[in-house]
Amino acid sequence: MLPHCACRVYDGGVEQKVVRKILRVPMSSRRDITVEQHETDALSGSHTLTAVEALSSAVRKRILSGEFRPGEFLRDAKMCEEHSTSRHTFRAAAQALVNEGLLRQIPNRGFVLPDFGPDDIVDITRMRGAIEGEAVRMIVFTGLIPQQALDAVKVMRSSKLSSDKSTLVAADRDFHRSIIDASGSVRLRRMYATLESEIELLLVQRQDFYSEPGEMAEEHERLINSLRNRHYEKARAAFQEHWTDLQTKLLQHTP
Amino acid sequence: MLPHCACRVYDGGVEQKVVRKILRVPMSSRRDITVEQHETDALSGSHTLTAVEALSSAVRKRILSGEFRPGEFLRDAKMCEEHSTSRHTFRAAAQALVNEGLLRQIPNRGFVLPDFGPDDIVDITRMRGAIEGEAVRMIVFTGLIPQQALDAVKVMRSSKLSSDKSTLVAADRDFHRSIIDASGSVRLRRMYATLESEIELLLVQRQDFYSEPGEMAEEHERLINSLRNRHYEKARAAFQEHWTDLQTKLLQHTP
DNA sequence: ACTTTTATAATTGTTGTACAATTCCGTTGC
DNA sequence: GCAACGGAATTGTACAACAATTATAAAAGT
Repeated sequence: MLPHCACRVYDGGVEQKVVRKILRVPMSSRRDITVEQHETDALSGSHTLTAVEALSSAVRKRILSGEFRPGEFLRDAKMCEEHSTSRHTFRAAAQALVNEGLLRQIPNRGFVLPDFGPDDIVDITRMRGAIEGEAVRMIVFTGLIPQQALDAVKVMRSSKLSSDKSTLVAADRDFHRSIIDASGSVRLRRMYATLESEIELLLVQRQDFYSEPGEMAEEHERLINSLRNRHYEKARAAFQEHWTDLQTKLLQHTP
Repeated sequence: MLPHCACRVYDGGVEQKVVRKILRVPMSSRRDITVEQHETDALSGSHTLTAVEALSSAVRKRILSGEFRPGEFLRDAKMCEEHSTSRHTFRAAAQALVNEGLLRQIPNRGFVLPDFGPDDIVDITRMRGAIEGEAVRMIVFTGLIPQQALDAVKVMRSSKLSSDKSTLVAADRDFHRSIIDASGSVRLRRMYATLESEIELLLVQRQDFYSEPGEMAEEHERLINSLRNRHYEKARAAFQEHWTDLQTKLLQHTP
């Protein structure tokens, strides 16, 4: 094991007095500021990374890269060594991923990669309908189409068939995430985040198939148009079809 | 600090060989059985309690009893002493409660009771509409009204005004929880669980007001009837009114 | 040969302790 | 009054140890 300080993850830890200077804020009121600040960015996450947060991000990446097979256990001895952290930190990080749906915890057996069955695919799609459907309702109500969604479609449209698949994956993710963000609901966003993770893991486990760029762009343009028309039932139906399409594809790819 | 063994929470830990005998299962296939079993009851929670689970339950109770004020910090030194556990265990338990919405974690400041503002009340209500609305859709579709919901209404109906308030609170909770359960979606249930916690905490923080039993029974009977008619839009509207009523009451009680 | 028992090893869950980093809080100085 | 300083309190992390459970493999029984 490395010496004490080499393991530390803290890097940009700003000292208190410096912060005080930067913010130009009197001593007395500083406490309230930090509280408020942290309460707001509890989800936007702009504070200096905790070791647990850094680790859970790292493990999340490994999981979503498809490094582990469904049903595989994440042995904490191995994990701790690979990320050079303590077991407690790993367990905290893993627990966070459990709440995200990327891991399951089995008492006395450890953390294991979920093995999604057809039921899960249906369940996730249904859940997505409830969550994203609410966001769609809000957008239809306000009439404000998020710029990021339009940008994502542009990316799809300008992508060649030969272009990197990850670009398309990211565009699709950005599109739907912007729909959720537009709802302005922190809880909607939080809940969708877990769904998004699960869906991404599903795609990875199921060989990450994706439609051809042109088709994909067309499909999402249709969704945008359904939002523009500001008719909730129709918009909802359009999105529903989109979700169900994915569900069908996923179910067909079931081993 | 108490001696080692006095702190242990393990109590009903069944020995492996005994289990094997009870289940009458050959050695070779046992592994698969436990895995499946745990995968299914990951949410129903029928395994022997972990120290972390026991602790988080205990702390959840304390929080929902209104013992702590909004904005109050749960100092881990105090908590560990009061529950005679290690700091690691407390932190794991607290993190679980963070994911449930009953606590917030502020880096380097600890775990704090959330202080819900009007925005949160609106957000929670909206979220509830999305989640419970989906369950309502499913019930309308299948036409199966959960027995527990009917039982809960009976309890409300037979309650006197003088009866214990907690009975009514429980009945209301059971009613809505059974609606969710009837959807048969594990994810819907998991997400509703956090909402339920937040709502319960809100009610506690806002003095736990509740309607008069008769009125409450009537209101829920109306909901049941809307489900019986099997018209989604109307049922959804009925439930929406119910949720909005609560929202209004909560907003009025804002300090 | 197949299952059951037994013993042993590997892994998880929990605790205690130590320490670095950060935040809190009272004091001093201006 | 407000800013800067310094010690005390608190959190975050690491390391080590051990109890409890599970996994694995060898021995025994049928």
